[in-house]
Amino acid sequence: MNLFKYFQAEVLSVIEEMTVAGTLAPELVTTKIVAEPPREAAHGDVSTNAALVLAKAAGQKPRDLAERIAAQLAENPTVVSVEVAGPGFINLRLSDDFWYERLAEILTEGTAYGDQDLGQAETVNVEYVSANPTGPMHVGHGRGAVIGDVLASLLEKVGYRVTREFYINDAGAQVDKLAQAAHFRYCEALGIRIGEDAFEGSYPGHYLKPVGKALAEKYGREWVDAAPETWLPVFRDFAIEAMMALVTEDLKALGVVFDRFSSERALVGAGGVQDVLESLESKGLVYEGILEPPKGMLPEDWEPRPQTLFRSTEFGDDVDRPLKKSDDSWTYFATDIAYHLDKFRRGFAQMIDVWGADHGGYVKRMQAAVQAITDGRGDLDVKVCQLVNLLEGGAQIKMSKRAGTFVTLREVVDEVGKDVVRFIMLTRKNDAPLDFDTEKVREQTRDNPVFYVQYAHARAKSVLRHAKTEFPEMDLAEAALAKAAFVRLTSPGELAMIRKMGDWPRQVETAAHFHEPHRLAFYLYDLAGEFHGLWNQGNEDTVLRFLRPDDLELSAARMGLVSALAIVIASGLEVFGVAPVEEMR
RNA sequence: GCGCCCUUAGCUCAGUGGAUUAGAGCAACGGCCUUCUAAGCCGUAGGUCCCAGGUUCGAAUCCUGGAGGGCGCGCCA
Repeated sequence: MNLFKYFQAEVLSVIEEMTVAGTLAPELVTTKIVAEPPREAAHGDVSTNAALVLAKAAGQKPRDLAERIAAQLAENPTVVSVEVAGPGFINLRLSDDFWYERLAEILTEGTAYGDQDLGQAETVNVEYVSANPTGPMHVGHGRGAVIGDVLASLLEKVGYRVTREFYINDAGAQVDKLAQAAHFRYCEALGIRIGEDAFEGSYPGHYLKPVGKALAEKYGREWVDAAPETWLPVFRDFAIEAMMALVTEDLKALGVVFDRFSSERALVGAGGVQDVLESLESKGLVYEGILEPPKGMLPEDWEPRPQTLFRSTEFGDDVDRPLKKSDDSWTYFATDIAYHLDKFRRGFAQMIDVWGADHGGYVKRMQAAVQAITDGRGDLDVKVCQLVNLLEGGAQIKMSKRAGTFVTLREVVDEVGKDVVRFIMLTRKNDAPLDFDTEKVREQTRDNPVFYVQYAHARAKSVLRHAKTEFPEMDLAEAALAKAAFVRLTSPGELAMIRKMGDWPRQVETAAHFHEPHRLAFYLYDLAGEFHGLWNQGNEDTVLRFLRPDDLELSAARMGLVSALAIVIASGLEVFGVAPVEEMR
């Protein structure tokens, strides 16, 4: 249960009762009333701002109103004390029994603890990575991949039906350049000398060499002297397929898999863009016009020219946006509108796109387009990911494609492991730059959050293994531990950790609501710290050790606590797609 | 020039649909190993929440203006 949501409901029902009884003005706005953990633990377990929110409209002094609400809340059997503090906060303290029940709840539910039904089986489409299929993934792609994948898992945890989708940008000029580069490598494989200069403005990476070789084996010299327009489609399709195989393999190594791949080329071929243009035209949102050049940075070859424009300014964008290039082909924007309409028609009113930082300026127009094509029924949230700075021992790794010092995602994953990459990618807000130090993530110190959280889980498992030898008669099954004598858990540290674990469902809800999985990384780090602290209290005072050879009942209760800790961490890591470890090596 | 994002302790960062005394780690300083793993733990010190106004009973959080940094700005995706 999300206990804060429960108490919010309790507060609202008290207010409802007071309204019915005529002791509170009717029709007050209660939407801003919250129940949350107070910043200071000394203030209690649950705090509500109800009196502060209502006071003015109710025509009462905040503290007076707080006293009246507090008196009602005190009736709740789980509430042991209520006090009005500060300007009119109501602070509740809950009974130890309530917290012991949370422990039993965790042990009973296992890693499903924290699951909720906010989504009520509504569908959500999460689109991420969506790169040009022109080469290997870099570390920045990895960040978007992890954020998208984990966001999808998080939404599933709170009851949404999620589709993980990859949009293949296989139309346009970039894949033609890819085909050109593949043709060079093909000629090269046939013994024709190609200078590296030939790849200028194209794809010089060596990863196309096997593609050229495969093409040479398949076609022999058939396409060497043929006109480009004859071999281009053949080489393009072949290279795209090879690159997508590369990309999906890189992503699989990172533990990222998709439910669906959508091809831009297929969408255009099926007339999807023409459809969406007609749809926008019928709404009067398309016109031929001339855009002003951007002020302060006139492109060199700027010349005013009439274009087919979408009235995105009607939906909050800054200028109207072109749908066609001068050669009459679609802009990327036009096909992307068609793609989002396709998603909407497939049943996704809620869409989330994960983009790189360089697409930040594109958000408004896409949201405008989604409003237009769905008549306001669709919703698009865009998570823009800032850059990843790859470091080694504090020094920036200089990367250059030309110099061949480019570090790929796959290299990093192979070097430090997918679990480490996944976790690190979640240790910053998506819109803040992220430092990824390949040396630091292998350190086994508190400085390294991956280690620190994993170590807490391993430590818990270690204690449970010791319990098995220390108390052969103890039933360590979670169902059995759920019935342990938790009343024996009385130290402040133990109770603090139970409270922290009790906050997990709320953390999950908040992270899901704001589409911010990084919040869970910080929570897990905090919880791990709480546990490491508790562990060490046993070093200073043997009475506080988890295992007390002379006290089976107390030891069993503490095994329940330790087991619950392992469950909550595992529950979080499960969302992250990171395997919890049994021991550190 | 315009748009979006960012600015919180010496450093790296949490926290912002307003609310009780602004948090964590690192670094600094002082403690803790015959032990369930000291790969760690405890404590001390450290802040004009970029600046200036405004809204409010109350602002790191909302609004306006400004400063500094990042990304982007018709026919790349």
